[in-house]
Amino acid sequence: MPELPEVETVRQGLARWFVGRTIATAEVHHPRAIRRHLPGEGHFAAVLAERKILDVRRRGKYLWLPLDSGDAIVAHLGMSGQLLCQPAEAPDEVHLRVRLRFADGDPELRFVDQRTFGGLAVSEGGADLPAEIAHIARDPIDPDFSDAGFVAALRAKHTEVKRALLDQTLISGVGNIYADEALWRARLHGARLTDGLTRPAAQRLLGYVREVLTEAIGHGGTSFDALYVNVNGESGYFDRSLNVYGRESEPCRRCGTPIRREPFMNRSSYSCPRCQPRPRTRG
DNA sequence: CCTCATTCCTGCGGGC
DNA sequence: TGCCCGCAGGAATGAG
Repeated sequence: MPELPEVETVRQGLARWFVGRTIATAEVHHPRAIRRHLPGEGHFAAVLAERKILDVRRRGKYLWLPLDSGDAIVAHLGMSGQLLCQPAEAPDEVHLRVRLRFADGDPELRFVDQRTFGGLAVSEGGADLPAEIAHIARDPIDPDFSDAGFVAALRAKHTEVKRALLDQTLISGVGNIYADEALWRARLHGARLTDGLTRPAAQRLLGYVREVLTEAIGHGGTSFDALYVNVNGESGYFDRSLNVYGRESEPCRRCGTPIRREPFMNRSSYSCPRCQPRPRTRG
């Protein structure tokens, strides 16, 4: 499940293989993959032809590729999206959605996405920061992220702390896996209320979020199967370092208490019943 | 303005 | 053996 560390790993791979190269053609194999590009397939292909990729940038889980036209390709991997660096002779993947061929030949860039939650779009004039993702907050790895601003905004909200961590307009890049891991490190249950956190507690939590994301980047991200891979099709190995996510009934690595799984927003939350007691009031 | 439930999608695996 | 159903989940959307 691509969260910030996985997307950052992909960004680094894309930068290595595609910066400075000129797109020859763009092929759309599935319309849903560019549903956020409102002008449609023909326009998508037309504005990308003969454009040079200048950089690969990231905010949270979004990537964008500034072009020499001043536009940018915006990409989100969703649940199962992959951006792959492939030789032209490699057989098409079953879920190949978009292919970019380059003027200088191999390798080509393929967007492959089984569940089609992800997609690509061209942002007009979006090279600096696409307007489509301007509402996404900076992520905690961004040097311009404001710790004090985050702490204040978090405590100003009236919601559960895990919901807040998943709110990409408050802090970006955190998904279900890293939210659970950061809350475990902070010894906080995700149902704790944001306006009940002290300033130091909020700052500590942010520190753990940043810590777990940074460690995961160092491991090339997390993967449970072959669905998430870097541009070379390789899986990360941070999953070996997870302390709670996916570890229901296994012993907490701090206290040995079996990890519990609870329903949360049509998915699951994992936590230690002893290290992270449920708040007394409210769900 | 704010919070929160719903919806999109497909493959896998458990249960019967 | 094969079918059905639950589950995985990021973010846009609309309801309240």
